[in-house]
Amino acid sequence: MSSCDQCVVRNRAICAGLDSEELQALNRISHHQKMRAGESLLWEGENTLVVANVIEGVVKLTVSNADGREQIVGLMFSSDFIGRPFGAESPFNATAVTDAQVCVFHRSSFDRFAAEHPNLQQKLLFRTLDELDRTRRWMLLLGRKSAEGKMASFLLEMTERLAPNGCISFGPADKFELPFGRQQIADILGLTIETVSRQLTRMRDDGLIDLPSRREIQILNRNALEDMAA
Amino acid sequence: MSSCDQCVVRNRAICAGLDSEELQALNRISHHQKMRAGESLLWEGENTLVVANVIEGVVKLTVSNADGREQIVGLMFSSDFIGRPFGAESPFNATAVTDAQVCVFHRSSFDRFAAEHPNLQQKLLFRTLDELDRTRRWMLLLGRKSAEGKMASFLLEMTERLAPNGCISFGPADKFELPFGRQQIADILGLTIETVSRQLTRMRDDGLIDLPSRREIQILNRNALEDMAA
DNA sequence: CGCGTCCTTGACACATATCAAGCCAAGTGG
DNA sequence: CCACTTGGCTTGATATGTGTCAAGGACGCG
Repeated sequence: MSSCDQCVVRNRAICAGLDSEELQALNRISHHQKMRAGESLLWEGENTLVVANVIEGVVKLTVSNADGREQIVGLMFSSDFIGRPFGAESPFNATAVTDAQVCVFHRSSFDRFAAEHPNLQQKLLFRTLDELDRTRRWMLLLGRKSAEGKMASFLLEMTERLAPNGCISFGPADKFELPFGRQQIADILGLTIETVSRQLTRMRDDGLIDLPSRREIQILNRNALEDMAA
Repeated sequence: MSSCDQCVVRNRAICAGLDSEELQALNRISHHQKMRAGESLLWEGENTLVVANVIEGVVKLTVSNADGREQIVGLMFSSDFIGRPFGAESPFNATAVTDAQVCVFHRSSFDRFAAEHPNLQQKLLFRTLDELDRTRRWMLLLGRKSAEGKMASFLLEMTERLAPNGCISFGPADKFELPFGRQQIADILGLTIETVSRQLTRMRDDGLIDLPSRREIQILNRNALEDMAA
């Protein structure tokens, strides 16, 4: 049984700033859960039974077309909040991209708890507003950028979100390991796997990046990438 | 000087459900304002000085690329809430698409008021969650649908959001007047104006819709459109 | 070593952008 | 009342970026 006191995301997740009494109450309705890469926590259109904090690993939120094509609509990292409180039907799938660990709450209990704790509700509001901002910036990318611009934007965003050990404070890292395969990058950018592959190799040939292995990226010319991202 | 009591969106906007004391306090920090089509209320990257409720008309939220291409990231109708509370920098432009009337709050006053009224904050949270859902569904459209699918989805969404007199309860209307020109439809769907025009004329030639005038749309075969929207 | 999975590369097709003209409706001024 | 202008829309010809289909290569794992 895990206690919130020892939780590694204690000071960054929505739990931050709650007093110890509130924290105990939250602790009672939560439990930690491991997820293997590929496992899902929520399904599009199904009843949302749980909400959760990501403790470790990466979780993707996706929606699908009738013909099975998938679009990733959100990426959740350590300390991010997953799920749709105050609404029965989940608008997306939530699936682990890497092995992951999450802190799960029954939704109805969580909703009740949140309704009674304005403090927590405010944190939830701030997070939702931030997520909405990020999502809208992504719309510009999907609607108006070329494949090249999409790739460049993606790489730059990853340098920020994947700083070593999930710690933001070190600033962007020029070398990092992607938690995604090529197909998932394609699903994030609204491209095909082939286009993603071609863009990456072209960037390598042009000396903008290096690809030490399938999953590793090294930024060699950040300025040029920023120009491409436009 | 307008009073909240007589406001037409009184029961649908975030003000709904506030007690009369709260309403009076809100009334003191708000004022109604007319906007001509094309006028802006917020500018991307600038300080957010105000937030607002839309009373009448349509307001678009946009972000722009370095090269000036524009993407519409949100459409706000009667009773919708505009602006970014709790954050200094506006992530988008807010511009009237039609002549419009809005109920404006100074942001700092509004933030303070909201922080002290969990009731209002909860309404804000619900709205933000709904808007995030809508935005994510739009990402699927931008990333994974063809021009044809985008147009069909757009028309269907408009039949819902533009029911006569802004009243949702009558259900979708098969005939409606668009508040947008062709270029703005293109900016919503991530297409060019020519592609929008061609898709519309093709739908007309195929008997799916009628175009009595530039701004009017009549749905003739809703099922076929739903299939195209996939 | 062999198998499977993921990735890369190539040839080609096709949807959509781009460039360019012309059309239509509404407004303006003679 | 009729030319003339104007702005938004449509239509056509062509270019191009990205998707599609197909094959081959690299890496990891039993």
